[in-house]
Formats: sequence, C-alpha cells, structure tokens
Amino acid sequence: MARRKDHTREELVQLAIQAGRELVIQKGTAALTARKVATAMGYTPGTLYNVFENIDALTAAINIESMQAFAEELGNISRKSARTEDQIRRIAQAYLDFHREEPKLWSLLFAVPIKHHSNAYNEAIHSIFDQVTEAMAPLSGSPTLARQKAKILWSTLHGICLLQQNSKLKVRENDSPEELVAVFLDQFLIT
Amino acid sequence: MARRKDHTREELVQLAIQAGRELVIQKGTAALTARKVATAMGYTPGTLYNVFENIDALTAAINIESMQAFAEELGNISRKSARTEDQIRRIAQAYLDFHREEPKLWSLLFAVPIKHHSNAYNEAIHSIFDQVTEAMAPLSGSPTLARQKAKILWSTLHGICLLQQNSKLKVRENDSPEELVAVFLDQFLIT
DNA sequence: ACAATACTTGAACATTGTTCAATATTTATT
DNA sequence: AATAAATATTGAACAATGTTCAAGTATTGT
Repeated sequence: MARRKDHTREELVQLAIQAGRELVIQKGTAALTARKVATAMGYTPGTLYNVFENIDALTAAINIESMQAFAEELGNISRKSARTEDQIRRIAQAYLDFHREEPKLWSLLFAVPIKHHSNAYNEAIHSIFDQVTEAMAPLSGSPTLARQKAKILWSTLHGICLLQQNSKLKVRENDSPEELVAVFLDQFLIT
Repeated sequence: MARRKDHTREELVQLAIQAGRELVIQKGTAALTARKVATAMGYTPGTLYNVFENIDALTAAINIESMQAFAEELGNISRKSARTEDQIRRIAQAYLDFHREEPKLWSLLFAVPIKHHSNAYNEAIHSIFDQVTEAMAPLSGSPTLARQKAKILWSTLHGICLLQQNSKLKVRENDSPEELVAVFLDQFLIT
C-alpha cells in the first residue's frame, strides 16, 4: 500500500476535520479517537498521524473552524445593528445559540486546554475577541476597561453554558441560560 | 490473598480519596488512574473497584470533600462580616484563592460532567450555593432574583478561572482573575 | 477442625494514543 | 523501457487506560 494519491495532503486535512467534526456532533467528544476518525476517512490511523501530529492537533483544527464560523456570525451582527446595547445582546444570543445548536462542538472548544497556541488558533481567538471588545468600547471609559469587560462578558457566557451543560445550574430551581444572561446583561449594560 | 482486614471498608474509602487527592494535586487530573490510586493505597485495582463502582465515583468522592471544605470557608465568612458587599467580595476572593492554591483540585471539580448526582453530591453543592444565595439576598428584590444572581456570580467566577487556566485570557493583554473579578463586582454589587 | 464467608489478587479484555518497519505506488532518471 | 529514488500507506506493535472476575487466601462462625 502506498501513495494512492486519492487525495492531496490538504484534502486529507479537510477530510480528517470533517470526519472528526461529524463524529463529535453525532457521538460526542469522547468519540474523537484516532481510529474512528481514520475509519470515517477511509484510511488507517497511520495516515492520520502523517497529517496531524497528534489528536490534539486535530482537535485544534476542528476548533479553529468552529471559531471562524462564530467570528463570521459576529461580523454579521455588527453590520446589522448600530446601537451598542443591541449589539452586545445579539452577541450574547449568538453565543447561546451556538451552545444550544452544537453543544458537542461547543464542548470540544472548551474542554481541551491548549498548550501551544498555533498562529491560526490565536488568530481565530482574536477575530472573535476583538469584535466583542469593539462592541464593548462605547460602554467603557478606556480601551483597557473595554478589553476587561469583554473578557468578563465572555467568561460569564462561558460559565453559564458550562454549568448548564453539567447540570450544575439545576440548584433549587432550573434557570435557563437565556434567563440568567438577561439578568446579567440588564446590569452589565448600564453605563 | 484475601481479607487482610488491614482496613475497614470505610478506611479503604478514605485511603482511596486521600491517595487520589494527592495524585491530582501533585500530578494533575490525568494522573487519577485506577492503577496509580491503587498502588498509592498499597492495594490493587480490583480492591479499588470493590470500594468504588468506577473511577468517576472516586472523582465524585474527592470533589465532595473539596466542596465541603469550601463550604466551611464560606461559613466563616458569613460569621465574620455583616455588610453584604463585604460578604460577596470575600466569597469571590475565597473562590479565587481556592483556584490559585489548588488549581488541580479545582480542575477536577469542574472537568467532569456528573451524570448521576448522588445525594451527597447534591448536598455539597447546596451547602455552597445556599450560602451564596443568602449573601446575595439583600441586593436582590426577590428570592428568585437572589438565586439567579448567585448563579451568575458563580458562573462568572468559574468562567474567569477556567479561561485563565486555559490561557484563554491572555488576549491582547493578560488580565489577572483578581482584576477581572474586581471590575465585575464593582458593577454587580450596585443595588 | 471444618465449613462458610468475605476480601484480595492479578491476569485478561477491549480500547486508547502513538510509532515505525515494511510495503506498495508514483515519479524521476538513465 | 527499465530502473532507481522518493513518498504514501499500512497494520502490527507498545504502553497505558478502565473494568471484570475466576481463583485463591485469610478470617469468622460452627
């Protein structure tokens, strides 16, 4: 066996990402194993390791695509709405939507601690984060404060979704993420 | 080999929890394996499985102890400080302290999605959460709002620590959890 | 002393990430 | 066209994981 050249290297990369993504969506993050991905691609584990250094690198690649898609959605928001408060609320809603629609992909995005940020990874993060910071600017006295408030917003959204997913918000009563975010934003958006 | 009776069942439980806890503290959550725990206990994997149904059950047991310890700290806070704002700030600080002092135990606490909440697990959560809710009450118009704001506070603290730990707050500038929490609370504590 | 009971072991199974010598195919050279 | 070089692919192999359980051993009851 060798060099079937059915696919170029770049095609193999895409094939692996797509196969991995589908596995995660349908069977959860635990199903993202080298053999399962390789089988879904129509190859063997060796080939997968010829294309990605390890499973974490494949995870990162899938996550980068998720982030790029989300960054694009954020772009649409800033083009749609002029009012600052509107923008922030829409950003928050977009986050909640992503979490609700693709909970498994969302998990993959945050479950794995990234050791060596690749350039592509950093770029993807920044393309999201800069938009949130920009939206935050009119409500903040300084660029520093805008950046910090963007991080706070992000952390809160993240924390709410994570605790929700782990059934850790079903304390006393079950409050939905949407409700909690609404309560949070009502105070957070005061200038 | 059999029935050495060096330890009672309850002693074995404590032995496993202590061994597991030390492993996590010193080598991280990935070191919490059946064989490593068993070896550290001076037993074999089979014995560990005779005491805990599976590794997740041991994880839950370790986490329950962490939560109990934290709940106790919260108890001290409410006995110390009368002013509402003070109390919330101390609660937040206690959370940050726990995260800074025992980051690996903290990770274990949130890394694992709990499937079947045991009674003990729920009690531990409530003993923490009820105290936060109580502290939140004077700043909230209703019990419902107090509960929701407690969840928001909790989520934000959690999100900030998690993103910090995953190096996902080093965007543009590195903002410390303490700074971010301070900025958050300044607005969150307004009545 | 013997039987019953309970505890402990360690080998075994499936599955994981990962490596790499061997092999098969394509491309370059003669 | 034949041969050599380069490269892609495989699949077996390794160590480590969670988990199970028949077998064996120590304690307890009779």
